[in-house]
Amino acid sequence: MDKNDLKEAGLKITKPRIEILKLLETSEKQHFGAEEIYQELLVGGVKVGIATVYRVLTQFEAAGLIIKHNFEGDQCVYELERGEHHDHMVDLKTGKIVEFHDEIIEQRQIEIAKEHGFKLMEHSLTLYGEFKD
Amino acid sequence: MDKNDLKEAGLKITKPRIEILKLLETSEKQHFGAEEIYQELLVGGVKVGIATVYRVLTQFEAAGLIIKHNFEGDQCVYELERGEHHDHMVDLKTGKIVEFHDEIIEQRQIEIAKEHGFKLMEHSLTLYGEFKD
DNA sequence: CTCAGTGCAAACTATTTGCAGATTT
DNA sequence: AAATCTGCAAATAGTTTGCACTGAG
Repeated sequence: MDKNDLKEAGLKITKPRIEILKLLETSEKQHFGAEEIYQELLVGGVKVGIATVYRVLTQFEAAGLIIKHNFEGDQCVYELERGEHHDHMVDLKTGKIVEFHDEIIEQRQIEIAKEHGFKLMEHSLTLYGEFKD
Repeated sequence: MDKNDLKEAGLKITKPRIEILKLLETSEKQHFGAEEIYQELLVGGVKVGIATVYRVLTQFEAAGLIIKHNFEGDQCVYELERGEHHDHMVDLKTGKIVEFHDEIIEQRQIEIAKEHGFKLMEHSLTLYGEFKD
Protein backbone atom coordinates (compact mmCIF):
# COMPACT_ATOMS: atom_id res chain seq x y z
CA MET A 1 0.00 0.00 0.00
CA ASP A 2 1.61 3.18 -1.27
CA LYS A 3 0.96 5.57 1.53
CA ASN A 4 2.35 3.31 4.18
CA ASP A 5 5.64 3.12 2.35
CA LEU A 6 5.82 6.87 2.43
CA LYS A 7 4.93 7.14 6.07
CA GLU A 8 7.45 4.52 7.07
CA ALA A 9 10.07 6.49 5.22
CA GLY A 10 9.15 9.57 7.23
CA LEU A 11 7.88 11.33 4.14
CA LYS A 12 4.72 13.31 4.04
CA ILE A 13 2.04 12.12 1.71
CA THR A 14 2.01 14.58 -1.12
CA LYS A 15 0.73 14.48 -4.63
CA PRO A 16 4.10 14.30 -6.40
CA ARG A 17 5.25 11.44 -4.19
CA ILE A 18 2.02 9.49 -4.57
CA GLU A 19 1.97 9.96 -8.31
CA ILE A 20 5.58 8.97 -8.81
CA LEU A 21 5.18 5.89 -6.67
CA LYS A 22 2.00 4.97 -8.47
CA LEU A 23 3.65 5.33 -11.84
CA LEU A 24 6.49 3.05 -10.81
CA GLU A 25 4.11 0.51 -9.31
CA THR A 26 1.49 0.32 -12.01
CA SER A 27 3.34 0.78 -15.27
CA GLU A 28 4.28 -2.29 -17.31
CA LYS A 29 7.59 -0.57 -17.83
CA GLN A 30 9.96 -1.21 -14.97
CA HIS A 31 12.72 1.28 -15.63
CA PHE A 32 12.43 5.02 -15.88
CA GLY A 33 14.72 7.98 -16.26
CA ALA A 34 13.96 11.09 -14.23
CA GLU A 35 12.97 13.11 -17.26
CA GLU A 36 10.81 10.25 -18.43
CA ILE A 37 8.90 10.18 -15.16
CA TYR A 38 8.50 13.93 -15.35
CA GLN A 39 7.01 13.68 -18.85
CA GLU A 40 4.70 10.82 -17.91
CA LEU A 41 3.29 12.84 -15.04
CA LEU A 42 2.75 15.90 -17.18
CA VAL A 43 1.01 13.82 -19.82
CA GLY A 44 -1.11 12.32 -17.06
CA GLY A 45 -2.16 15.80 -16.07
CA VAL A 46 -0.05 15.91 -12.93
CA LYS A 47 1.85 19.18 -12.76
CA VAL A 48 5.19 18.87 -10.97
CA GLY A 49 8.58 20.45 -11.38
CA ILE A 50 11.49 18.39 -12.62
CA ALA A 51 13.36 19.40 -9.47
CA THR A 52 10.72 17.75 -7.38
CA VAL A 53 10.98 14.58 -9.40
CA TYR A 54 14.70 14.43 -8.72
CA ARG A 55 14.22 15.21 -5.05
CA VAL A 56 11.54 12.61 -4.61
CA LEU A 57 13.55 9.97 -6.43
CA THR A 58 16.53 10.70 -4.23
CA GLN A 59 14.39 10.38 -1.13
CA PHE A 60 12.82 7.18 -2.37
CA GLU A 61 16.23 5.73 -3.01
CA ALA A 62 17.42 6.71 0.46
CA ALA A 63 14.31 5.07 1.86
CA GLY A 64 15.02 1.90 -0.07
CA LEU A 65 11.82 2.15 -2.06
CA ILE A 66 13.58 2.30 -5.39
CA ILE A 67 16.93 1.43 -6.93
CA LYS A 68 19.02 3.73 -9.06
CA HIS A 69 21.03 2.37 -11.96
CA ASN A 70 23.90 3.84 -13.90
CA PHE A 71 23.78 2.02 -17.21
CA GLU A 72 25.72 3.19 -20.20
CA GLY A 73 24.86 6.64 -21.37
CA ASP A 74 24.52 9.75 -19.33
CA GLN A 75 21.31 9.43 -17.45
CA CYS A 76 20.31 7.31 -14.50
CA VAL A 77 17.44 4.88 -14.48
CA TYR A 78 15.17 4.09 -11.56
CA GLU A 79 13.08 1.05 -10.76
CA LEU A 80 10.90 -0.05 -7.90
CA GLU A 81 12.64 -2.16 -5.25
CA ARG A 82 10.70 -5.40 -5.26
CA GLY A 83 13.01 -7.24 -2.95
CA GLU A 84 14.15 -9.67 -5.59
CA HIS A 85 17.68 -8.88 -6.60
CA HIS A 86 18.41 -9.13 -10.29
CA ASP A 87 20.79 -7.99 -12.97
CA HIS A 88 20.09 -6.51 -16.39
CA MET A 89 20.47 -7.02 -20.10
CA VAL A 90 20.32 -3.79 -22.05
CA ASP A 91 19.62 -3.62 -25.76
CA LEU A 92 22.00 -1.03 -27.15
CA LYS A 93 19.77 -0.32 -30.14
CA THR A 94 16.30 -0.17 -28.64
CA GLY A 95 17.07 0.60 -25.02
CA LYS A 96 14.97 -2.38 -23.98
CA ILE A 97 15.87 -3.70 -20.56
CA VAL A 98 15.34 -7.27 -19.41
CA GLU A 99 16.05 -8.55 -15.94
CA PHE A 100 17.62 -11.84 -14.97
CA HIS A 101 18.98 -13.57 -11.94
CA ASP A 102 21.57 -16.30 -11.77
CA GLU A 103 22.49 -18.09 -8.58
CA ILE A 104 25.76 -19.41 -9.92
CA ILE A 105 26.99 -15.91 -10.67
CA GLU A 106 25.74 -14.63 -7.33
CA GLN A 107 27.66 -17.34 -5.49
CA ARG A 108 30.85 -16.79 -7.44
CA GLN A 109 30.76 -13.10 -6.61
CA ILE A 110 30.57 -13.91 -2.93
CA GLU A 111 33.47 -16.32 -3.20
CA ILE A 112 35.58 -13.87 -5.16
CA ALA A 113 34.97 -11.16 -2.62
CA LYS A 114 35.99 -13.54 0.15
CA GLU A 115 39.18 -14.49 -1.67
CA HIS A 116 40.13 -10.83 -1.86
CA GLY A 117 39.28 -9.89 1.70
CA PHE A 118 36.55 -7.70 0.35
CA LYS A 119 33.35 -6.94 2.22
CA LEU A 120 30.81 -7.13 -0.57
CA MET A 121 28.01 -4.63 -0.12
CA GLU A 122 26.41 -4.48 -3.51
CA HIS A 123 27.14 -5.27 -7.10
CA SER A 124 26.10 -4.40 -10.57
CA LEU A 125 26.14 -6.74 -13.53
CA THR A 126 24.85 -5.57 -16.86
CA LEU A 127 25.04 -7.29 -20.21
CA TYR A 128 24.99 -5.05 -23.26
CA GLY A 129 24.03 -6.24 -26.71
CA GLU A 130 20.99 -6.76 -28.89
CA PHE A 131 17.91 -8.92 -28.67
CA LYS A 132 17.36 -11.05 -31.73
CA ASP A 133 13.65 -10.39 -31.80
CA MET B 1 55.34 1.07 -28.65
CA ASP B 2 53.28 4.20 -28.10
CA LYS B 3 53.63 5.99 -31.40
CA ASN B 4 52.61 3.01 -33.46
CA ASP B 5 49.37 2.74 -31.56
CA LEU B 6 48.64 6.31 -32.47
CA LYS B 7 49.54 5.89 -36.10
CA GLU B 8 47.45 2.78 -36.44
CA ALA B 9 44.54 4.70 -35.03
CA GLY B 10 45.04 7.34 -37.68
CA LEU B 11 45.96 9.92 -35.08
CA LYS B 12 48.79 12.33 -35.48
CA ILE B 13 51.59 12.11 -33.00
CA THR B 14 51.17 15.10 -30.77
CA LYS B 15 52.40 15.98 -27.35
CA PRO B 16 49.07 15.68 -25.53
CA ARG B 17 48.42 12.26 -27.04
CA ILE B 18 51.88 10.95 -26.30
CA GLU B 19 51.80 12.24 -22.76
CA ILE B 20 48.38 10.86 -21.98
CA LEU B 21 49.27 7.48 -23.41
CA LYS B 22 52.53 7.47 -21.49
CA LEU B 23 50.79 8.32 -18.27
CA LEU B 24 48.35 5.45 -18.73
CA GLU B 25 51.10 3.03 -19.67
CA THR B 26 53.68 3.83 -17.06
CA SER B 27 51.72 4.72 -13.93
CA GLU B 28 51.25 2.08 -11.25
CA LYS B 29 47.73 3.35 -11.06
CA GLN B 30 45.48 1.76 -13.66
CA HIS B 31 42.36 3.88 -13.52
CA PHE B 32 42.10 7.59 -14.09
CA GLY B 33 39.37 10.16 -14.33
CA ALA B 34 39.68 12.85 -17.02
CA GLU B 35 40.30 15.61 -14.52
CA GLU B 36 42.87 13.43 -12.80
CA ILE B 37 44.80 12.93 -16.02
CA TYR B 38 44.63 16.64 -16.65
CA GLN B 39 46.09 17.39 -13.23
CA GLU B 40 48.83 14.78 -13.56
CA LEU B 41 49.96 16.30 -16.82
CA LEU B 42 50.01 19.81 -15.42
CA VAL B 43 52.00 18.65 -12.42
CA GLY B 44 54.37 16.92 -14.81
CA GLY B 45 54.89 20.21 -16.57
CA VAL B 46 52.82 19.31 -19.62
CA LYS B 47 50.45 22.13 -20.45
CA VAL B 48 47.22 20.94 -22.05
CA GLY B 49 43.62 22.04 -21.96
CA ILE B 50 41.03 19.92 -20.24
CA ALA B 51 39.07 19.90 -23.49
CA THR B 52 41.98 18.25 -25.23
CA VAL B 53 42.16 15.60 -22.56
CA TYR B 54 38.52 14.75 -23.12
CA ARG B 55 38.93 14.76 -26.87
CA VAL B 56 41.98 12.55 -26.77
CA LEU B 57 40.36 10.11 -24.38
CA THR B 58 37.33 9.88 -26.62
CA GLN B 59 39.54 9.22 -29.62
CA PHE B 60 41.55 6.64 -27.73
CA GLU B 61 38.40 4.87 -26.73
CA ALA B 62 37.12 4.88 -30.30
CA ALA B 63 40.48 3.47 -31.37
CA GLY B 64 40.23 0.72 -28.79
CA LEU B 65 43.33 1.87 -26.95
CA ILE B 66 41.51 2.48 -23.72
CA ILE B 67 38.33 1.47 -21.97
CA LYS B 68 35.87 3.84 -20.35
CA HIS B 69 34.07 2.86 -17.17
CA ASN B 70 30.96 4.26 -15.55
CA PHE B 71 31.30 3.24 -11.94
CA GLU B 72 29.14 4.72 -9.22
CA GLY B 73 29.46 8.42 -8.80
CA ASP B 74 29.40 11.02 -11.48
CA GLN B 75 32.64 10.80 -13.32
CA CYS B 76 33.97 8.30 -15.78
CA VAL B 77 37.18 6.38 -15.34
CA TYR B 78 39.58 5.32 -18.07
CA GLU B 79 42.12 2.54 -18.22
CA LEU B 80 44.49 1.17 -20.81
CA GLU B 81 43.13 -1.70 -22.89
CA ARG B 82 45.55 -4.53 -22.21
CA GLY B 83 43.57 -7.17 -24.02
CA GLU B 84 42.79 -9.09 -20.88
CA HIS B 85 39.16 -8.64 -20.01
CA HIS B 86 38.44 -8.21 -16.36
CA ASP B 87 35.86 -6.90 -13.94
CA HIS B 88 36.26 -4.62 -10.94
CA MET B 89 35.91 -4.38 -7.19
CA VAL B 90 35.51 -0.81 -6.00
CA ASP B 91 36.11 0.26 -2.42
CA LEU B 92 33.33 2.68 -1.58
CA LYS B 93 35.37 4.35 1.15
CA THR B 94 38.80 4.73 -0.42
CA GLY B 95 37.97 4.56 -4.10
CA LYS B 96 40.54 1.79 -4.50
CA ILE B 97 39.92 -0.36 -7.54
CA VAL B 98 41.02 -3.97 -7.90
CA GLU B 99 40.59 -6.07 -11.00
CA PHE B 100 39.56 -9.68 -11.21
CA HIS B 101 38.55 -12.22 -13.77
CA ASP B 102 36.42 -15.29 -13.31
CA GLU B 103 35.84 -17.84 -16.02
CA ILE B 104 32.79 -19.33 -14.35
CA ILE B 105 31.01 -15.99 -14.37
CA GLU B 106 32.10 -15.29 -17.93
CA GLN B 107 30.67 -18.59 -19.10
CA ARG B 108 27.40 -18.13 -17.27
CA GLN B 109 26.93 -14.76 -18.89
CA ILE B 110 27.31 -16.30 -22.30
CA GLU B 111 24.81 -19.01 -21.47
CA ILE B 112 22.32 -16.57 -20.05
CA ALA B 113 22.54 -14.39 -23.14
CA LYS B 114 21.95 -17.44 -25.29
CA GLU B 115 18.91 -18.47 -23.26
CA HIS B 116 17.39 -15.05 -23.83
CA GLY B 117 18.15 -14.78 -27.53
CA PHE B 118 20.49 -11.94 -26.75
CA LYS B 119 23.56 -11.13 -28.78
CA LEU B 120 26.05 -10.30 -26.06
CA MET B 121 28.41 -7.55 -27.08
CA GLU B 122 29.91 -6.43 -23.83
CA HIS B 123 29.25 -6.55 -20.15
CA SER B 124 30.08 -4.79 -16.98
CA LEU B 125 30.37 -6.41 -13.58
CA THR B 126 31.39 -4.36 -10.60
CA LEU B 127 31.43 -5.32 -6.95
CA TYR B 128 31.07 -2.49 -4.46
CA GLY B 129 32.16 -2.76 -0.84
CA GLU B 130 35.20 -2.32 1.34
CA PHE B 131 38.59 -3.97 1.53
CA LYS B 132 39.40 -5.28 4.98
CA ASP B 133 42.98 -4.07 4.80
C1' DC C 1 51.42 23.95 -47.62
C1' DT C 2 47.42 21.45 -45.90
C1' DC C 3 44.67 19.44 -42.74
C1' DA C 4 44.42 17.65 -38.29
C1' DG C 5 45.00 19.12 -33.54
C1' DT C 6 44.92 22.47 -29.72
C1' DG C 7 43.53 25.98 -26.19
C1' DC C 8 40.16 28.89 -24.65
C1' DA C 9 35.80 30.16 -23.59
C1' DA C 10 31.14 29.46 -24.30
C1' DA C 11 27.56 25.86 -24.65
C1' DC C 12 25.28 21.72 -22.96
C1' DT C 13 23.08 18.05 -20.20
C1' DA C 14 21.84 15.95 -16.16
C1' DT C 15 21.19 17.01 -11.61
C1' DT C 16 21.13 20.01 -7.38
C1' DT C 17 20.11 23.94 -4.53
C1' DG C 18 18.21 28.57 -2.55
C1' DC C 19 14.22 30.60 -1.52
C1' DA C 20 9.47 32.25 -0.93
C1' DG C 21 5.14 30.55 -1.04
C1' DA C 22 2.00 26.28 -0.62
C1' DT C 23 0.67 21.97 1.75
C1' DT C 24 0.55 18.27 5.21
C1' DT C 25 -0.12 16.97 9.90
C1' DA D 1 0.64 26.95 13.59
C1' DA D 2 4.99 24.20 12.72
C1' DA D 3 7.55 21.70 9.82
C1' DT D 4 7.94 19.74 5.54
C1' DC D 5 7.39 20.19 0.60
C1' DT D 6 7.07 22.36 -3.91
C1' DG D 7 7.97 25.13 -8.12
C1' DC D 8 10.87 28.20 -10.21
C1' DA D 9 15.02 29.87 -11.53
C1' DA D 10 19.72 30.03 -10.78
C1' DA D 11 23.81 27.21 -9.78
C1' DT D 12 26.81 23.03 -10.40
C1' DA D 13 29.69 19.33 -12.35
C1' DG D 14 31.20 16.85 -15.96
C1' DT D 15 31.72 16.93 -20.64
C1' DT D 16 31.36 18.85 -25.45
C1' DT D 17 31.76 22.22 -29.09
C1' DG D 18 32.90 26.55 -32.05
C1' DC D 19 36.55 28.96 -33.61
C1' DA D 20 40.91 31.04 -34.74
C1' DC D 21 45.52 29.67 -34.20
C1' DT D 22 49.35 26.14 -34.04
C1' DG D 23 51.84 22.25 -35.41
C1' DA D 24 52.50 17.55 -37.75
C1' DG D 25 53.43 15.34 -42.09
